[in-house]
Amino acid sequence: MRSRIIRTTFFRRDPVACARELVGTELIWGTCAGKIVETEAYLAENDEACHTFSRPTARAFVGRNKAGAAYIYFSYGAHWMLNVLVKGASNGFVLIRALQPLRGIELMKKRRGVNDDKRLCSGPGKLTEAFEITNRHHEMNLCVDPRHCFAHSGEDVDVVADERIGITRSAHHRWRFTVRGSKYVSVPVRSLTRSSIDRSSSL
DNA sequence: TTCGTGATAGAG
DNA sequence: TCTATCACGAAG
Repeated sequence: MRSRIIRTTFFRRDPVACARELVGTELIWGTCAGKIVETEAYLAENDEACHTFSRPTARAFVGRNKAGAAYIYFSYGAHWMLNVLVKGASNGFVLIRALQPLRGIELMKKRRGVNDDKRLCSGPGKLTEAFEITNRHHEMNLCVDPRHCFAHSGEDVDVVADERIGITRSAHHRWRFTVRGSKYVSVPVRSLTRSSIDRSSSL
């Protein structure tokens, strides 16, 4: 059987395209796995929300690592965030924001102290807790070890683009991608309100 | 809506 | 040393 593991070449493209296409694939981590239902793209250049904008360590990380490396950082004194390094025509990261749990669900419930499947991995800090992802995985190559990798699912998904959330700078880019209608996302996609129509049409 | 939490970076 | 700033989540 042909391996479903997503190889390095996948991450040698535009980070925004990568973020969109990672939606619907699987994240495999030890005995746990989940379908990626939400991602966000961050660009290493001209994107004030990206860590490379204000963190020398992030810029060094990009220079030092290959596409497909894990960029993991600690946020708000409580949560680990999982990103993948993308190095194509432009460099950047894809933040993994939410998963639909597929395997290892009992273990996830135990780690999270939560019973509702929909709340196990519905946020970037939640999924790292459910999968026990920490800084010990920082800089790990996610394209070689079948126990820590992304995998093609063969499933066709309907992807929606929307504005990134939880940031203040460069917030207008529609670089958040979700599975249309998924109940496993962190925050529901904004409905097309009057103000959002006005804003997108005035871009 | 508010608040805890700690790493990081830049200013003084 | 001090301070601001978070790509968050849970409780209220």
